[in-house]
Amino acid sequence: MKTALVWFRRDLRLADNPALTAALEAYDRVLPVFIHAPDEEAPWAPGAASRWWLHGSLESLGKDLRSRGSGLHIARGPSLDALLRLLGEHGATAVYWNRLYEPAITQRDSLLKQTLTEQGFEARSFNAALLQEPWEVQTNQGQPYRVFTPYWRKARSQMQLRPPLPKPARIASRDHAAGLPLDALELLPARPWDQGLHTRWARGESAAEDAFSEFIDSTMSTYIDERDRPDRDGTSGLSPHLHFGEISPMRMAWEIDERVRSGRDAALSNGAEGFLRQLGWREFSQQLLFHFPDMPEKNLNSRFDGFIWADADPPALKRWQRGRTGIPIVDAGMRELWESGTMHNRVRMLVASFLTKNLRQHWHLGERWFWDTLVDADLANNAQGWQWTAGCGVDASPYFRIFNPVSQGMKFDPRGDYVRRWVPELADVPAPLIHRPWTDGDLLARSHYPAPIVDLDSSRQAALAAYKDLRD
DNA sequence: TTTTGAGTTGTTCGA
DNA sequence: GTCGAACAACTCAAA
Repeated sequence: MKTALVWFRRDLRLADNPALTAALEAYDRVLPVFIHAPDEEAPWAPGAASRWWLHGSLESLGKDLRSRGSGLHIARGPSLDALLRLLGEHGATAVYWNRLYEPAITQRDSLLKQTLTEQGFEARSFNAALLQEPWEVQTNQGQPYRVFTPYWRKARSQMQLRPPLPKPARIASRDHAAGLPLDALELLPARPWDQGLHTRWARGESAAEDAFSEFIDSTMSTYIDERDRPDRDGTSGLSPHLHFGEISPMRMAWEIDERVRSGRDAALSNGAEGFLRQLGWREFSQQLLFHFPDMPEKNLNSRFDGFIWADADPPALKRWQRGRTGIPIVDAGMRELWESGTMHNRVRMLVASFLTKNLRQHWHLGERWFWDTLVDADLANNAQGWQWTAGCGVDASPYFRIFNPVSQGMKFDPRGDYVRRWVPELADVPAPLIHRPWTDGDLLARSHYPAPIVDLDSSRQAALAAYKDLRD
């Protein structure tokens, strides 16, 4: 009897899982394993919201595996030690896994692969997380792309879709009972702050599949018009599912393509293209991080190394974090984040612009906060997004692009429904004033909502001046 | 090698 | 209210 370990990481699913399928084809029995080793991802060990999600996702995967005659063996790192121990204990001769692309992880994995191979084990890795891997999309000069549009043109033109691998019906397995109980990983918060997360999210593969069906069936045809509207359910809500690999992007692209072909509907097809483009951004960011591993820490555009940020302002930072800046749409977003572990994409840009440009606090501060509070926290997306907003990315927002949260609010949340939902103090404020309640002093006093932490006009001017200095 | 066209998401001002 | 221009200059990527 030949046995292989299948090492689950951020591919917490049974469908379209290349490592799992390959191991089942090549071996008589498999042992599904998860190894908890946050230290190995330092300094970007998963944040609190991300750990919360991981707990639910692992629970769900364990259940799905058990229903197929197997189970998930949970262990603690170091990863190599745990793998070697399990190989020995179960007389296994191989480890199969799906690749990740963050610098700390690729470094660990290649070392680990080398060691396993030297010791006579078979070590094989697969692509399960991306439509195309970071080295597969190159300029004609063989360089990585730094600008999204040409990247996407190239990626789109050479993209090969394939049908998703089916979920294995039965998984012939080694006994897995000796593993740790999931609770031993202590992924859940000590203080129960996670009620809002439970309300908003269902975790695990079948929840991901439900969310995807819902998107394809009812959201995709209006995606182009609605995805920018925080007051509507116009986005897919799939980012945390994608981050943890509860559903594969290849399967999504394949099924979307099938639906578009059968539909022959322009709105549907536009929505599909728009959504694929967002998947493209995800891959673009992964690719940037792979080729520029300093991206979470260092300005991609080194000229920004000389930029003068405002002095650190902990009270202002705190008010930003807790949604007490006095700018309604910024506070709505920050409270949505705190309570539900997510924030609408457009509002992410607004709060980031506000922190880095109006408050001129370093983008690292926002990056860290998002890292700890987002259930979809993803090293590549997060770093890329913050650098883009701050203007220090290579393909970045021009310095003079400073979002005005009032006009953005009126444009994308015209009735103020989004603000009212997350900032109950403003529930009774009529639409014309809801994005600038400070312009009516009596109303502001009655509402017990704070006055703005900065003047939007003058802070904008100051930011423009600071960026102009950098240029000169 | 040189040239050329283009670059996620905006705001303000003045006609 | 609507529209175009200015806000800058630079770098990327392909021809």
